[in-house]
Amino acid sequence: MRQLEETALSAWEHAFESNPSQKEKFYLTVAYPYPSGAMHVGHGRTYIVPDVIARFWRMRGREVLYPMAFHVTGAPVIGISKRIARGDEKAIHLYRDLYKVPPDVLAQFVNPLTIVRHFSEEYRRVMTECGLSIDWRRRFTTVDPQYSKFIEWQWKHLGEAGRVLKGAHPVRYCPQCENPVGDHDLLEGDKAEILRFVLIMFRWKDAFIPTATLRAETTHGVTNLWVNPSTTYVRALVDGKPWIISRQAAEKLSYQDHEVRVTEEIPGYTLIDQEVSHPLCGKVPILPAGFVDPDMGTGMVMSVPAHAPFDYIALRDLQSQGKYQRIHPIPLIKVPGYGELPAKDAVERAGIRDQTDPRMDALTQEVYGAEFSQGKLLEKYGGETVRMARDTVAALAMEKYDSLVMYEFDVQSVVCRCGGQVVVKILHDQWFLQYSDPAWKAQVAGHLAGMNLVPPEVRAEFERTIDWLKDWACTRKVGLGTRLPWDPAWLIEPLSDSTVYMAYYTIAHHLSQIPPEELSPDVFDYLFLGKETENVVISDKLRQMREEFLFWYPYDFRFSAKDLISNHLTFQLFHHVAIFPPGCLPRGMVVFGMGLLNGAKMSSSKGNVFLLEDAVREFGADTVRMFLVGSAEPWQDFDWRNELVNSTRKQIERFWNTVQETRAAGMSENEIDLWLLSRLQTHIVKTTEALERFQTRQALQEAFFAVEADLKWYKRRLPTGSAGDKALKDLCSVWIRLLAPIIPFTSEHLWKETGNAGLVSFASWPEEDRSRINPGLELSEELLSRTVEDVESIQKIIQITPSVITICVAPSWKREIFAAVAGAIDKNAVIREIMKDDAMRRRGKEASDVTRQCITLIHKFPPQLISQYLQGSIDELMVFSKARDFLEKEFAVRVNVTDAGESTHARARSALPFKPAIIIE
RNA sequence: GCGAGGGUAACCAAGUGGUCAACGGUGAUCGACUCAAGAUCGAUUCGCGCAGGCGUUCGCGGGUUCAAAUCCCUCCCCUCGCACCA
Repeated sequence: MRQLEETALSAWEHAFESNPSQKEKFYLTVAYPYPSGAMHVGHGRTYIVPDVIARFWRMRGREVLYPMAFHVTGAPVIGISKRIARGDEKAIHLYRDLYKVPPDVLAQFVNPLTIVRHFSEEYRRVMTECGLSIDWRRRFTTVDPQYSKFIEWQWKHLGEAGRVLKGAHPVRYCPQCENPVGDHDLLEGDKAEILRFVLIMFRWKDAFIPTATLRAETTHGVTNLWVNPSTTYVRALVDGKPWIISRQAAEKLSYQDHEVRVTEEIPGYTLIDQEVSHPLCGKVPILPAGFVDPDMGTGMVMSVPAHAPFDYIALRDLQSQGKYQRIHPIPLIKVPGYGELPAKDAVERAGIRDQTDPRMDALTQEVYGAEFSQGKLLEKYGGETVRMARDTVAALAMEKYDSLVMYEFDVQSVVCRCGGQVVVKILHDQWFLQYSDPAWKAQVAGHLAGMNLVPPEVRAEFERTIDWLKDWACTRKVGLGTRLPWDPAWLIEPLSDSTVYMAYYTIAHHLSQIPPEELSPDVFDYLFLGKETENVVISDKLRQMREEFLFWYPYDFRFSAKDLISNHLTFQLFHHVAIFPPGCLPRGMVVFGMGLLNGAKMSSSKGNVFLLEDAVREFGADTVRMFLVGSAEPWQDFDWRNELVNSTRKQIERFWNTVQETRAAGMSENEIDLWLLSRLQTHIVKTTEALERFQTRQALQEAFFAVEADLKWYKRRLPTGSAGDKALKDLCSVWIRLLAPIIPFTSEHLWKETGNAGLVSFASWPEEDRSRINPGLELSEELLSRTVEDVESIQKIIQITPSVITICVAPSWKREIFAAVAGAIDKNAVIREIMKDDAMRRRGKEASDVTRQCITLIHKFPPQLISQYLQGSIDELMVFSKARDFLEKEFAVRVNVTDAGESTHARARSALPFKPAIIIE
């Protein structure tokens, strides 16, 4: 097998380098990999499915371009190399034991570039081993200087078009690493969201006591503040003004654009019973509460007992001890289903005893949810819906009452991989791609409407993503990448530098030969947009590149896994419409499902992976390919299980053996040969249609299993001792080609072995030969096989050793009824119609019984079969008579064939069209 | 929570009103071949049945229809995404 693979690989070495030609083009691309680790079988499918499609269209005579490159920009490898450098057990285990990186290479991984170089080489090697028909001349990495020039050109356009804006932005930030942190950098709190709180500024003496709230509109109903008496608060000068807040809050605020200077400590208990004031609620006292967390918000809480269950119950607890009797909840929101004091209702309905009840969180959600979705402020507070009042009051407070915004996580603890506590930091001078721009969105949506999406169900998700996208922070301080042309302190973020590179592929092999300093934006303007300026001398070389770009672009299909819909796949549409003219916009996308390994999600970090290279070594490239494209359609999730893969290998072996056996086939052509070839035409059509629709699994069902099933029947029908005839040889030529896109190694070998010149990879795709389709013959065989099945099932039940089997075909009058029933629209009225006929009426009950039986029968048959039966006027008696030898061989008993009308046996009466009576005795 | 997709026999999976007890594949069981194992071939694989049939199934429950896995409603469960990250 290795031998066979190597022979094919050397024959293919430069075969798939494609250049513009007279042929129609087909350009497909896949999201390029980020080579930070070894390829597993999930990656394998991502690249093998497009390869099957590429090979298919190549055989259909298209000039196919399937390029590949490597995405090495971004931060992950930097973290990886740091972890390896510091001797992190987990990282070293992953790379040394799972990815099998040799020790000397691993030692060099302290340099991040070495990691991506190592794995991109490995990717290329393994991809080649899998038989991917990639044009490797076009390969590049995203840190190549020429590519950086391309990115600079792209961003120059985005910048000039006003798509890139500067702004401030809250991010998760690790003070220890001095860096923003993404989900994968977190030890704890990986789903933490940043919430935008409004600080309500209460006055206390000369200072502010700010409370953080998501519900600014409830300020009207504040009856008191809560302070934790056992916490030590601080007095701090925040932007020059004195605030009383928790120590943690002071620290947090310092990351959020505030200058904070702590001046003294204030024990919480000293604040109790102090009086504070706010214009919206007047003077209120400070009360003690143990539930106040100094690490949440400012460490100070405003209390709205009418609408917040926590506040209500905390107040009730205090009052039950006889304290603060003068405080009463102040209602301000009206909600259907609740009384004046929703918090009170909810607490009492749930029978809550005190504030330690575990149901309090759910209760809070319930009340907040109801108020947000259905609540309205009382008339004296403006009468607005809560949904709107929230923003109105917040705006008012910020404008007039000194309120500010404070960002905070929605979970308690967020911890960086380095162990540091993560905070919210406001980043300044951050650049944003303005995906929120409605005009830009509309442009993308408009283009999407005309795109070919596979499977069609993903359209809704794309539409929603376009709608939902907000501005995207597109620059970074850390990582590999290209610098922003007009602000070189920033690097272009790695998703943003991978949006129009499909255009780069079309001329990548030329670009790599040009010194990067010559690749000015003006040059790219000419190459990609056809814009000529005096700054560029249009050489023949440039002219040729321009033509090559125009030949290939736009791409026909982009392939990627479905988790990229909400970013990459949609981003690249935004960038295309922003930069390229209508004639160069993407035509289609194919979205993949995810991969499972033995039923569990594949994940490198959890060690649940099967390396692609190991799979190829163990099972052979063709087996891996056939399994990956055949076990599910591309957009469905697939599950890699060794036992199933093993049986795939056996299937390929069976194919191989069958082709070998045909060498013994004769040259004559019998009816069953004609049948086999007739059937084959349908399989050709169905395989072709399936591949046109990217249904690799369906294609395999037709091209492999359906053909195999025919062969089974064919061999059964051959006379004893026959090894088959000419049809087998014709079939093999077609069969090898139908399977070539899926199992190219085996096919390449067999193609040569069966005496064909040239590579099967470039052989012409089989086309259906209508003249070979013989519906009458197919119908006869169908009748025969159905009857054989019936005989077998009867034999199984009755368990006697028969001495003779008689097949009685239905008499002509029953066929008339059958035809009448089949032609009738109203199957219930047909019985009356039939009985109008004198000859039928004379048959009496038998005729009406037969009619009823025909109705049932017709419902059971495929409609196609019925229409063919009606047109073909098949001679059943003849079919069975001709097949008598076969039937006698099958059942090893004498077989009689007769017209049921001529039999006196009681069972003969049950004969129906296409369902002869069978008498076994 | 929100958005998108999905739940079919031991497993994977086809099937969107009568072709459906439900294609195909896998696994399992039996049989043939073999000294044996493997491979290969044949049969069976919801229940019942000594005549090709009948009964009950397609996440749960309800409804529409002569007829529902397929259409409608309630609920339950799974997968993906929810952003600065590949």
